[in-house]
Amino acid sequence: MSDGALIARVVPDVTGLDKQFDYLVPDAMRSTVRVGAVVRVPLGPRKVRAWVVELLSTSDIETLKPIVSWSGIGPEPELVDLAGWAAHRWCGRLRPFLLAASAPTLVKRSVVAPAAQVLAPPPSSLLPHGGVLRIPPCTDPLEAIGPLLSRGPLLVVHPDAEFSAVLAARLRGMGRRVALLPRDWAIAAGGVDVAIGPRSAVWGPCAGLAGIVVLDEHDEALQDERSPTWHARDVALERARRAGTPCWLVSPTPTLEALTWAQDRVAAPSRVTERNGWPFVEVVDRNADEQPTSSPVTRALLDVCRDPAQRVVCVLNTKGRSRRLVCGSCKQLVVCASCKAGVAQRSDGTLDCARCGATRPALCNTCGSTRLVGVGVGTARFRDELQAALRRPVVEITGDSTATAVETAPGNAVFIGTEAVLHRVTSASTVVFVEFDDELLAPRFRAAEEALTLVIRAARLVGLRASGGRVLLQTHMPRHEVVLAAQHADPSRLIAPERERRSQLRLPPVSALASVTGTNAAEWLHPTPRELEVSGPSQGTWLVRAVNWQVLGDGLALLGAKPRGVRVEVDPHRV
DNA sequence: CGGACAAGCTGA
DNA sequence: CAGCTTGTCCGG
Repeated sequence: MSDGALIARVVPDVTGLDKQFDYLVPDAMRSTVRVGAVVRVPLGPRKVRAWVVELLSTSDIETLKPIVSWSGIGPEPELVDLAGWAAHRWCGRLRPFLLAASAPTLVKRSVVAPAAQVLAPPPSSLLPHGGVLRIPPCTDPLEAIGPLLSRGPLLVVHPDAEFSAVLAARLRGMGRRVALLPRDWAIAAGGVDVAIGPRSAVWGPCAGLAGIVVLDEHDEALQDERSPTWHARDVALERARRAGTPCWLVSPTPTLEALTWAQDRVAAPSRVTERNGWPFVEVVDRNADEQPTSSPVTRALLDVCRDPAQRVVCVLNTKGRSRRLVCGSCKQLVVCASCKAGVAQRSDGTLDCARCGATRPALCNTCGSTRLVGVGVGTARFRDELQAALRRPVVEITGDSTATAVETAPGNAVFIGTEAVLHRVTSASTVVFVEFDDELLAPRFRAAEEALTLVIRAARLVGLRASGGRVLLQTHMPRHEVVLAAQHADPSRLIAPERERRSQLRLPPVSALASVTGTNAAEWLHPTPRELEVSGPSQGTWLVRAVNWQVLGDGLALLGAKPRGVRVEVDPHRV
């Protein structure tokens, strides 16, 4: 090897190939082949795209092939490092992260946007070192982040791509230099006031980064559902930490993860301001029914639907109805004694908790009666029942209904559907959660947060209480903290009980969790490093727990490369 | 991943 | 034993 040879370690852009290769950097490419650069390299019989992840002056192998060509600029070296951190954190490969951090099409050089004439807003003293910003659901997010713009280039992440585009256009209208990611990757790399985009934008370039904002931090769309299941919030926090810039997490109902990170750096509106930023939430206490199994078509529901001035949307989750048991004597809902999730009755009569796995005899929690009644109806029966009681049309919107199904429906129609209906219908004055208990009792450990997220989605559809926005929650558990939080427009009511629940069950953010599935899962997990605690399998899934993410990542790394039949989901959504 | 090559199966 | 499928390994 000649003295002074430059060697590039690269990650090929090839699915399923989790290896790095060394190549010689031809002298003519020394100025362009930098860490992060996109190059073409010979790999076996073919030539493939690859990212340079490291530059070395020596390599063990004497027979290196040279890089074929430089293709374009890629992520900054700091983002290549961040990709390495994320691959470790979510037990995944480097490629998906490098892909997210790269331009959608080849970029030869960054574009410098012309300076804009803007009046800088007064510097904000709001959470100068970052933190959690709680804002009511019907508040304009730009109002919240506007004051932060004076600090310099901001990277803004929103769970929804379409909404990001709307925010980008509005910021442009306010005279800001804006890059909408991933489309304007080259412009963001050149320097703008705001680089904004969906989940993947957290990997986007932002020259002179002065802060990161994550909007709607509670939204599960911020987490990739495919493996590696990275979460934009956590990437934002780590990126900001490494860059030494503040990070703000904005949400009407910040997650426990966000609050745990922020500690005392939480800004919440006054009680009055927060209340005014919510619709009116009415709780329909179904314990007042004569019969525990009586129809979900309640008096209150009919009253709303019979008011011709109301544009009504009914949400009914058809799934999970077997998990709802009501005591035949005292009419109380039967729930898991240890974790308060809904329970299902097995054929042998015992009660199973799908969330924490506890099993117990079929007895009412409250009065000890053995007479338990399963309740719940599907959308079809509900539709028929509601239609029979109403003079106006009842239109069911299903997962595969098209947008025209909503548009062509009669103007006075009552819409019903699963939670997807909240995305399909564009305007409503009242949203009714017909079986809100289905949400509260869902066998997922984030069920409570997710139930409140649904109310927030509904809140944004119906609007402020001052303009007539209304949400109806039909429940057997009117004292449940989610119900109370919604009713009082005070999501903070959820925090203490939720933290207590997570703590008791040792679920995130109290611990770090991963699920492992696949035919070779058991083999891969054995022998288990002492810092990992493995439980299961339950329905073919092993749960791996550690005290924190660092320890979990290190522990999983000790198990070595994942063989074919092993799938790891770090911070799994369903547990 | 995709090609190379080896080992196993089939039909005449 | 050619011709084809299936599996495993390797690439710098």
